[in-house]
Amino acid sequence: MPLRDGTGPPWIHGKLRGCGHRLTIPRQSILDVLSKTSEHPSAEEIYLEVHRVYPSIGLTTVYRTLELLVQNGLVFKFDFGDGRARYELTETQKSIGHHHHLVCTGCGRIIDYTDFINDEIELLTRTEKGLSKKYGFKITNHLIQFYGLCEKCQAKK
Amino acid sequence: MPLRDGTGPPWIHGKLRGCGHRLTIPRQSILDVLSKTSEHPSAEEIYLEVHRVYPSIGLTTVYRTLELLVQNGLVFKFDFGDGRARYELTETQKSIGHHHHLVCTGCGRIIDYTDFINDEIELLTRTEKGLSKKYGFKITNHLIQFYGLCEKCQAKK
DNA sequence: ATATCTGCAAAGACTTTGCATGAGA
DNA sequence: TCTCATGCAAAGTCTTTGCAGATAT
Repeated sequence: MPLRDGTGPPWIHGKLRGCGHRLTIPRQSILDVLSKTSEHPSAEEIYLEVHRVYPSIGLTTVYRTLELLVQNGLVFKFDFGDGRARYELTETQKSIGHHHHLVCTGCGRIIDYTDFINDEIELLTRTEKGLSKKYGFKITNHLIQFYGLCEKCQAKK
Repeated sequence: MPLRDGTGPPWIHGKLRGCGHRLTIPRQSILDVLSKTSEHPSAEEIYLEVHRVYPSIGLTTVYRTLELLVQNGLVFKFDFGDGRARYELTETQKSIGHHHHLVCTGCGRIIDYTDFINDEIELLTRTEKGLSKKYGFKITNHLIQFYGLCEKCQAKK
């Protein structure tokens, strides 16, 4: 099987290899899909995309790879309330840095926003520090999501 | 079947009735369980608890009731990453008002914290306003969670 | 009285596991 | 070479649905 044309995310390679994991075609391919989308694909959506290029790659491998990537901090796993997990690279070329999600509870549309992020970061940093001290937690991550109805869904009602 | 001894959450009744829903024993019983716990029980945990008092109440009804309560804003539904939904009354006698969650990714322990809430609320209000204006969303809810390792799980490593 | 609610059983949806084969370093 | 990774099929878990009988108002 030929390697893809080098458009994948090279910064990943070392990260995986460094943890003693092999860099296989399925893994590269899955990372490739993730690095090229601005959506928040589910395991099955990733599978379908990967499958178009390498039909031999199975859904199981996608699940296993995503789990691996999450464990190694390369990918975030989200729950937007539609019954399936959704995934996103932790580092994206496009939106370098932090963003949070705005979820429409009507149609499931998800908007990444980076507005107000600076204020949020500032507060989060402070809160993390405080929580660490008070509860003895070593905080590794946080999640902020807003829920509501997008314009279209408001109109429908 | 006798009604429970009046220790349930009477403030709920009107809310449900007002929306045209009947106030049945299973519903009261489920609300009762929710109002008496400070945990974040899953559907099955609620079922087990309810089942001890009314063995005839089934798991299906618990799911259906929880869905109803979530739809009517009486209950929040959370995902803490352990593969099952967890539920919490929106109004609790004990912790009146807002709180967020601190989740241990090692053992799944969840801590409700109310520290720093004032700052958070202030920021959230501002952010909600801004997001509404920019994206046309009618924001109804938000979610903030911190993830990390609790002291015990840090020690294990 | 009657529209709503419930319980059971079965199905559905997403995800994980077992095991033999195949592939990276 | 030899451990790690993969694919398939099957199983596992949580949740939803269909339908006949029961219940609240």
